[in-house]
Amino acid sequence: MHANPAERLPTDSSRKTGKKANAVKCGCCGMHGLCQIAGLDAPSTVQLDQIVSRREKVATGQALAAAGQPMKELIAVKSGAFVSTVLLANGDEQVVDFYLPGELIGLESLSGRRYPQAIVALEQSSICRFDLSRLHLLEERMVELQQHLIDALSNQALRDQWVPLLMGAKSAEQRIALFLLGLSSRFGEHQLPSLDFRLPMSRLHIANYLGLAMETVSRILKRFHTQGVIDVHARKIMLCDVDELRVIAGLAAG
Amino acid sequence: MHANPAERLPTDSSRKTGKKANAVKCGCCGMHGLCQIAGLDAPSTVQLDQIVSRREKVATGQALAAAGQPMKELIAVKSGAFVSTVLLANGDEQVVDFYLPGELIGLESLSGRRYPQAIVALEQSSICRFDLSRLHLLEERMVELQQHLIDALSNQALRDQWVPLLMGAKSAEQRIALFLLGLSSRFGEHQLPSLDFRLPMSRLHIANYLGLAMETVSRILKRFHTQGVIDVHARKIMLCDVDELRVIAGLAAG
DNA sequence: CGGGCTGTTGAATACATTCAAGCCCCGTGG
DNA sequence: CCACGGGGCTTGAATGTATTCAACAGCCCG
Repeated sequence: MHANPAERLPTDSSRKTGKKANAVKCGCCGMHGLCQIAGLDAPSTVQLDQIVSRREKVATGQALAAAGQPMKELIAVKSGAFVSTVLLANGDEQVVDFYLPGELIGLESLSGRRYPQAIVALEQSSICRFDLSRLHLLEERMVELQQHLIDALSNQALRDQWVPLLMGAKSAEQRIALFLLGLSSRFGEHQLPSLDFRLPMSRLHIANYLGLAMETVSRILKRFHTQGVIDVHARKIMLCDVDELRVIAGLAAG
Repeated sequence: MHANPAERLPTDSSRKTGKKANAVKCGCCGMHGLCQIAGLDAPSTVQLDQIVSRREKVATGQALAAAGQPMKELIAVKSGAFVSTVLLANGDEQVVDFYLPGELIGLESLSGRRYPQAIVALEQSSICRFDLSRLHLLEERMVELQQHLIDALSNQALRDQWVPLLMGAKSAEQRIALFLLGLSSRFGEHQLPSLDFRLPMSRLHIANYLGLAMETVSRILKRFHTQGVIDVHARKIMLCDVDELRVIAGLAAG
């Protein structure tokens, strides 16, 4: 095949970090379609680098965007993970979403307005940026480009339909089971190991996201472990009995 | 201005039903942009009715789509309301989303795949259908059409960011406050009364959606009422003290 | 007027939270 | 190399909140 432009010059970081776990190939990245158009099919007068950035390194805790700032670029997570939060009245932060490798950040800002949320790297990560303000350089392929954006947005809408399920869960067990299955499914969508992975986020993040106490998350993970449903050591998780997990989650077989 | 094609021939239903509360004008409808292109700017060879259906009446309890069926049309709610649910393993249904006047149904199915959910009218409603399979008839305006779709999807993604906030809420009070504010905001977005409206859904629907017991919803609504924050009689709701509601919800002032 | 559905109210129970203490892992510095 | 310290995580008992179960009230519609 052919390499994505953003892949041609791998950053030194790939050598430095001994374990480059959970990095998606370009072919599995949510931005792949857009990159193909920008990289392969664009008129030769267009410099690729004008539109798609190289794979960039982002340090743990570093923010991608300050809260509320308009974002004029689409960001693809290549490795690592991000969390987005909003600030509540009491000063606490509410976790709103997680972004895993292969997923896109900034889709909801295509309409112009932007929700005031901060997006921060949960671990050493790398990203590619797609400059939306220079989309006009590709206007000859605009219909295809838009179709890719529509697909990406639509896919995200589909993925977001897990969330109301989570909200409707009446027990903490059900919530956590659903959360784990959701993570697994999202990893799998981008060809990453879906049964044996590392949680990119802390128990506190999970608890905050799910509306539970951190202690509850801890207790229930342990309960699942002793029941043999999962195998958990610190942030390493293995889903041993997905079917049982689905039962706990209240999902129909599938 | 000019009337949307779907508005030119109001259905008899508009006369029959004495109270046609909560009907959105076409100008306030999420499908307005698409209709404009289809209705006004399309080449004269295109029959409008080939793409946009007239305002259709839907009876309470009637399903728009069976669960899991692919939907090849976009539906705009003109009046009334809909609920979408998924079937859980134990046979219960989980409420996933509500659709209010002016909002679009089916955006997430643009990517082809479709989540197995049933969409049912909560009350006497009316809708317009936009036939996506005939989009090619408008190919001359494809870029604009797609831009409208992108905007609609993006707006929905923005709106869906309320949901994780709801999920993160730790008390039932906070959840219900957020739920009411969310409803209010969504009514307001389409120029419907946002402080004094009728709940389209039952307490059971609300409870199911929020992951609470129906009794809890009932109790807390009453609590808000006696506190003077809201005024509730059956399904009629008036938000008396939005600021206080925002405080209860834990939202920053805004 | 009766029946069924939706919503309310009251006590007992179950569940998650809270608070507090302690553990474990890992990086830092002596 | 080991001691120290801090953050993330676990564990335990007491509290509080939401659920459950059951009975009843209100209302719409036939």
